[in-house]
Amino acid sequence: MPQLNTGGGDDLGANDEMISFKDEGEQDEKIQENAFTERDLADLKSSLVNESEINQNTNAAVVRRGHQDEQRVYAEKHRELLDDVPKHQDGGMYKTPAYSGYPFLMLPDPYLPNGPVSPTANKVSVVQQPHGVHPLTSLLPYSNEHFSPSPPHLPADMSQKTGVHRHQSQDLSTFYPLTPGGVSQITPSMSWQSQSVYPLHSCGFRQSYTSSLPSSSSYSRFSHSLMLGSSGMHPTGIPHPAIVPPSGKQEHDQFDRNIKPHPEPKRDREPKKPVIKKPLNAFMLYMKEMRAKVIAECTLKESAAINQILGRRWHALTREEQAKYYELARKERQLHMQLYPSWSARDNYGKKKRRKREKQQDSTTGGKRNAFATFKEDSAPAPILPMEVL
DNA sequence: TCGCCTTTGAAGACA
DNA sequence: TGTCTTCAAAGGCGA
Repeated sequence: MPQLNTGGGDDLGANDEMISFKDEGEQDEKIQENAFTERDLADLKSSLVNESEINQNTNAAVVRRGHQDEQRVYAEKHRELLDDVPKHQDGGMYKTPAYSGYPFLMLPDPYLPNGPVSPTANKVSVVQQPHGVHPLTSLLPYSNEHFSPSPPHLPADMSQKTGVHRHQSQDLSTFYPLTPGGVSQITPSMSWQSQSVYPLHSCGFRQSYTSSLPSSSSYSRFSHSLMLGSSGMHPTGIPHPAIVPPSGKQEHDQFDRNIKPHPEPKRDREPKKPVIKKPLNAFMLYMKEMRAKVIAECTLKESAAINQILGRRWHALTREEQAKYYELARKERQLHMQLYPSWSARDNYGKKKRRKREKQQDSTTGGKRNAFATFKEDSAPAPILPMEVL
């Protein structure tokens, strides 16, 4: 598991993100990626025998056309902001043109050596974006149309909020002293494999993307009700996507409802105590971003199968690509901690029905279901491990 | 209507 | 300290 060792003892940046990998050169990674590509092509050829190529291409084309206009509008509106977006140089799926239609509203990064380090700077990161965009989603190539407009109304001083502070959030600038050198240590495990319960074909590996295909799946975390409704309002008055109705499944936002209108659920009428969800980790952020692409490419809808594909792609990412999501996840946690200082992951324990223990034991040989166990089982090279920072 | 599936990572619980 | 468990997203599917 990627861990970050800040040496400072704080939790947020204490044990995540920083990864130690095999000392693989970029050249090796490129070769590996080329191998994936070649295998993709081979798999794709074979898979096309069984799958409806026409449907796949047609569906993808239809979806792309459906979002072209929207993306073009945002491209014009926020083109100047793109300069601040971290650009990937591998020429893969993260080429900037692929997300040219998305707004990037870079926030001051308190972690960067030259970034703002004052508490004020930290507060900036939680300010609601003009279009109701989650402050952190602005760092991701999420489509702005995912989110409903919402006036910025965050308190100027987050530290004044009530609640028990889990950590010294006032000095978050000291968290995650991630450096470019540290990021460079992050590398994917190229030999990651897993047996797929779901049939996986070429979609299981990375491919080049020429367009971003936002879908409703990307919006749910920022549901309309959360952005505008009182049920999704933090006691401080801060709307945050982590606050969701306790009904379980998150509701689609306004944008999504415009696509697939449906009547208001009955449960909306009954005000219930909102549930603060866990902040998304790096892989979850990656899934939210890439799910639509996988769905469009593979014409899959089952999340279980999609997640398998995304898991394989995740391991195929370069260290820089993964580092981007680790960074975003770190900021997600930081923001979450600032917004809900008294929240604990324990609060949501028991929200979901616990799986039967015997079932988990059957699914995993060692009983531990995580990346580290997977790596060990597969005799893979060094897994993602804590990386010393500075 | 609810839980399962499936993935990785973070965090809490426990021995 | 190490191991294990739970939850986070997502949508189809079965009970």
